[in-house]
Amino acid sequence: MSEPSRRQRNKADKRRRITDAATTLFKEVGFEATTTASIAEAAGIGTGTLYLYVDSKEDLLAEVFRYDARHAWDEAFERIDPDAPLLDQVLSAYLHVTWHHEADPRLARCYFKELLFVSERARSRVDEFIDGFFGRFGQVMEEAKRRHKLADDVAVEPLVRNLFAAWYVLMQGHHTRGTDLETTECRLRQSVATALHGLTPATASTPVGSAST
Amino acid sequence: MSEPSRRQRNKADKRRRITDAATTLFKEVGFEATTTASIAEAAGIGTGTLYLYVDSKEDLLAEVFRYDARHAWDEAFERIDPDAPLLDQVLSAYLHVTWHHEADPRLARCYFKELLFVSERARSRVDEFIDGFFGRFGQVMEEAKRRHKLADDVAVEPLVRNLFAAWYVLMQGHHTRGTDLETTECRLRQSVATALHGLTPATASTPVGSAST
Amino acid sequence: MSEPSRRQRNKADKRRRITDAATTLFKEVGFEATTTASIAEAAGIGTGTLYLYVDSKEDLLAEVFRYDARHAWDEAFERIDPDAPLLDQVLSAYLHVTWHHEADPRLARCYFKELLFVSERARSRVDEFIDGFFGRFGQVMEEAKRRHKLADDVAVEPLVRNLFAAWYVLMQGHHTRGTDLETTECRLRQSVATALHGLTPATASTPVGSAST
Amino acid sequence: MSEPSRRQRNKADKRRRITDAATTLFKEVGFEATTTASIAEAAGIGTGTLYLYVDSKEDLLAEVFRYDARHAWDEAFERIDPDAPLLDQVLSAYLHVTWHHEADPRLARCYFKELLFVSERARSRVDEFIDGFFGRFGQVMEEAKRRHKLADDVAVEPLVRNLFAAWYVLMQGHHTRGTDLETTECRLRQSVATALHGLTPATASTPVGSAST
DNA sequence: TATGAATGAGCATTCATTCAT
DNA sequence: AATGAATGAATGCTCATTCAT
Repeated sequence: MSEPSRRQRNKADKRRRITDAATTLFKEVGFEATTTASIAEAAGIGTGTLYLYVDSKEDLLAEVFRYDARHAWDEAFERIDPDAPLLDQVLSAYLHVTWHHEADPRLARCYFKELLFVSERARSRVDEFIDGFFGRFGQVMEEAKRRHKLADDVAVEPLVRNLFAAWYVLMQGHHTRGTDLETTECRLRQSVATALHGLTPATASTPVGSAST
Repeated sequence: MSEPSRRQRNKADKRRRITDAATTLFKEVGFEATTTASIAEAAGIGTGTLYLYVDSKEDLLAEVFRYDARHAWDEAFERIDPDAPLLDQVLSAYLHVTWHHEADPRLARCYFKELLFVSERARSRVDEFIDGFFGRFGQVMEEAKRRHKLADDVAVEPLVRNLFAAWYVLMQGHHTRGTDLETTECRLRQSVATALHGLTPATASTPVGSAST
Repeated sequence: MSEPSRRQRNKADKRRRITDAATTLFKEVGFEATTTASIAEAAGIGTGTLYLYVDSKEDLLAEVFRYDARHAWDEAFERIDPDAPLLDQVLSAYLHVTWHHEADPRLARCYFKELLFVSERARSRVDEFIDGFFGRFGQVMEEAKRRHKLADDVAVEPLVRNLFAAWYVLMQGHHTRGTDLETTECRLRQSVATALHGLTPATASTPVGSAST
Repeated sequence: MSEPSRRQRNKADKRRRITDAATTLFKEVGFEATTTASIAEAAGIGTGTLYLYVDSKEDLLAEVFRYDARHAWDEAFERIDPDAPLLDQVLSAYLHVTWHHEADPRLARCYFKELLFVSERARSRVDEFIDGFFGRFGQVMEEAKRRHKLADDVAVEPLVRNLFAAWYVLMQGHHTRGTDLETTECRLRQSVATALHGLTPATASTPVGSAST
């Protein structure tokens, strides 16, 4: 009797199938153009059933973002060379994620446009994710202190926030205002270098401002 | 011939009346709830006439923002103590504008929500404004170098961008995610201090967290 | 150049065409099943244009009702034999309208189901209509007094209201609960006879209770 | 074996708990805003279980109405002074129920809005109730005849229906169109007086408009 | 310049009800 | 008896913008 088992599998997978369907559709036709009905259909469930698993369409975007971003950032942190200068470590991570989003600019644009304004519940999940991300970056910083690549008296948390803010605003400009990738990357390097300038005893393996605007 | 002159005055005022009407309505009922028809009515013109003066409703928001922000930033720069440490100068300016937006959080939220996605033309005006603002802040930095309050080898442009990004992301959190003002201010002080840490020769003349208006 | 003239004619007729379209569609597919879009299409206008002329779909029903009912009641009053006993006059009118609604029970059901709960504005129009109707019936009563077919000391207004209430509740039962027409008519005769019993000096041309339940 | 007994008690109470929960919720948040799920939860049962006891949400309203109305009418009939003039008797009863519904106008509005359109089964219960009510009023009339307060040749049934219709339409106007209570009561007195005018041998023992509770 | 009538796309979401367990 | 996960139908209305006058 494969029927019941299939149903159970269906149920077990439902969340996943919804997220998968949403991811695909958001990528293919964009967030706004995707109807909740089409997501439900693609996930093989009823339109109402969708709302047993998510609060709203925006919720779903947050969910999709979390999977997507978690993946990208996991990779980014894995690829950090533990012995490299802090500047390179930071740049490498941010550039990795920058390039990751480059693969689907439309989706990235949605993140920047919609994610700030989703429902409480969805937002808290995103915030949670960002907190985790801040924590991981904080560890990199602490490790850098241990390696004497970062001055001991530097406040890690604000530094992490500043780096993120610099990257975030650049990404926003890139994905919503069309700043080209080259300029964006260049500014990112400058920003990171400047943010770390004077905080890293053995200065910058990469010369500050070597790329021009 | 008083008729024509009155007409001309009307015409001359029209732009202003439109912007005023929009500002009032945006403040009172919010951006989304304000209809272009109501703006036109409040400005004493026909619904179609509005579009002889503005490109779109979002344009109008950009216009309103420019007036509003220009005013706030002018004040902010005027109030900068030319002899104060750089940290205090920067903080004083950002805090001033932060508090300015506090007077109308709903409108501020609109800025953060809509302004990134307005039409090309409107965006360029906003960008223009921000560029001007960056320039002014750059001057403050250069002056600080002259005063030996900022290391000579610091890249001014990225520094200005970093500071702005830090403030911007905090504002975004405050106005879209409801981070409370106290936390926001606290983080702003930390961010600015960290961003300037190691760049100001005679370090931290003012202890972090005690900057005054 | 027939184009402009056609447009003008279109504009002049617009209200009428909307009401006509709505009437037809309400009759054919029922009130609920009729979409505003289909009404607009049938009227040859855009969906939004509809709302330049009516407040809501329910409004439209009220409008349709007014045309419909006015017609029916005009006929009913015209057909009243000025020399007949009051009982016969009243019965004749109510029966006429009863039969009129019989031609489109579905629409009649809508009236009874929706009309009580439409928007303020629409309701006031219906109320206005009913007031006019009460007034006309009042005249019939006053005339009856003059003809000595109704006792002088009878309060006309309450009598009119009572007769209407009796008819209305019977109609409601007929159209919403499926009471059959025969029973409904029979009860109407009894009700009217009873309501007038004792008020009409030269008693009832039609014997009270001659029809059985 | 206290378990089974408790269960039985639970079961015995279930209907009651459902009706109670529904009554409370209908009163608190209104009929439409009340979800069947919330009723089930308030009654301490599963969402599906509800449908083991009722046919539909509207059914439930009919049930609630029956409890509510039965109570009100029982009181109304109890309070009828057996020796009072018929006019006073009738008025006293209708006024009592009018005031009863005044305690919860929202619920009353639901009755008038929804009750006519409930399912066959529920409707028949309501009809049954109304029939019983008609019967009781019929007895009052017959008794009045015996007391010589009502002419012998009056058809009781139509009279009862007329009085009910007059009251019902007034209630409908009060609860759905917002006719104020004062006007409503005034018209009720006039309507009843007029309906009984000429049917009560010793006419108008109580002047119209001065009937007491 | 000014008008304002006309346009029309566009879809999330609820919730009463069912039925497999 | 009891459950509660699943269903899916079903549409009015707004309002920024245009363009014929």
